[in-house]
Order: sequence, then structure tokens, then C-alpha cells
Amino acid sequence: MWVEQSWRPPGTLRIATWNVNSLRARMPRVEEWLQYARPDVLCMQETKVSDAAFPAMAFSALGYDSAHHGGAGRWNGVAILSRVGLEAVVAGFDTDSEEAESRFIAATCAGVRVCSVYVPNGRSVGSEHYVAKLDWLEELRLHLEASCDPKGDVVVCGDFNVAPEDRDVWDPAAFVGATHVSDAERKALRAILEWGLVDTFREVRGEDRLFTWWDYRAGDFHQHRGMRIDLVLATPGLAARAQWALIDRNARKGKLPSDHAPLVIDFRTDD
DNA sequence: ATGGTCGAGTATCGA
Repeated sequence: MWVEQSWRPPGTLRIATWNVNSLRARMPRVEEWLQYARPDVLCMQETKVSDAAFPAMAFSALGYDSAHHGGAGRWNGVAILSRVGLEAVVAGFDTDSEEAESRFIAATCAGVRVCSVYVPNGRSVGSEHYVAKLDWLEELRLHLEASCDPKGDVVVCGDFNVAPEDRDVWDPAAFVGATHVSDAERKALRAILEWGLVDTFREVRGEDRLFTWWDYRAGDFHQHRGMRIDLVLATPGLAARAQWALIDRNARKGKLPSDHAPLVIDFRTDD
């Protein structure tokens, strides 16, 4: 039960990431979840709202400062909520054009540089969308290289739309030739990790086939057909303090769920 | 049977 899991000792920073698949549709579930999970920081993706429609007041009432990058507002949109401070907000990349989609926002929370990212869906291997996805991952790497220090405390949280390894999909045979698992996508993710980030979930949980996303169709969730594509990446010094991790499958159940579950990582802050 | 279901917005497209 969450009542026990939600407890944590003093000196812990709880960081979560959740692709909410429309904040308008998901607000009751997000508010409920914030009240029982009580993350210090929550990165959200696919808010699908404009900045003007972002419900900052409702989050404020729950004790959270917020920053949102919504742009046109029809799709994508990323946000950061924090109840431990929210400073130096940067929305988008310097290189973004006027028409660029809203897929990156960063802020400093409790001394940690927090990035919320929504990597484009490649749709099919070789398509123009697939090429754009690989380009975007390289842009993210360049942005980190230019603006962050791997010796500092940095987390990059979000929906990467890449399953890092075959054990992160329900059946590798079902994904042969598919997007999310191709060599080029995994290589682009590895290049980001090689800059100086660690997949914190794997610091804590070694089991195969633990997923963060399940297709709404065909009862995939109930039949355990999913992928682990939502990640919390942290610089090595911070990743070494990861002490607990959970994919909250309860948030994927019940009434009007997102197709993603929240991923929660607890970090020690007292050493 | 080669599908299924959501959310955008209101016909289909995107995931």
C-alpha cells in the first residue's frame, strides 16, 4: 500500500516523472496522486494545454510551485512542479524555431537541475518522424553538454519513447523492426548517458519487464504487455544516492487513467 | 479476426 511506501526518512528528495496524456483529462487523477505520493518534484509530459490554460493555481493549493512550456497547446507540453523551490526556469532549447514543439523545460529545485523532457515519437523506423526523433535526442545531448555539468546534481526525467534494453519490453520478438527499440534510438540514448547520466531505476531495481507504459487497447495493461520508456536519468553523484524506486501501477488502473504510470525515485540528501 | 482505445476536436489523426 502507498501509505507505507509513501513514508520516507528525513533527508530524502522524491523526484517523479509522469506522462499524463492531457492535463485537462487527467487533472483529478494528478491531484489525487500528488496528495498521496507527495513527490518533492514532479515532471509531467504531454500536458496538451496552452500556458494560459495550465492550472497553476490548483497546484499551488496543493503546495507546489510550477513551470509549464505549452506553446501551441494541442499536443506535447511539459511541466515541472516543485514544493522544494523552483528557480532559473528555461523553456525549450536555444535552437528552437518559432514552430518548435514544447518538449523541454528545466528548473533548479533544492539545488538539483531538473529537466522534464518529452522525446518525439518516431512512429515508424526510417520515417521523417523517426529522423526527427534522433535529431531531437542529439539536440538534448548538445543542450546538456552546453548548459550542465555532469559533476553537479542534474536529473533528466521524462518520456524518452525508447526502451533502453530488450528486457524493458514485454516481448522483444514483437518489436523486431519497430520503433522504440532500434539500434539508432538506443545509441542516441546511450550517447546522452555517456555524457554523464545514469538510469536510476536500474540502480535500485534489477528485474526484467517492469514497464511504465501500456497501450490502452486489447487489455495490454492487464496482460502485462508494456514498455519501460519513462526514465529518471541522474548524474553519477546524485544517482549514487538513489535509494528507492517505484513504478506506480495503481495510477494506471481505475477511472480515466493515463496510458503511462508515474515513476518515482527517492534520493538521499544527507551525505 | 492482423483488430483493439484513448484524447484531441467533431473528421480523422496521433500515440
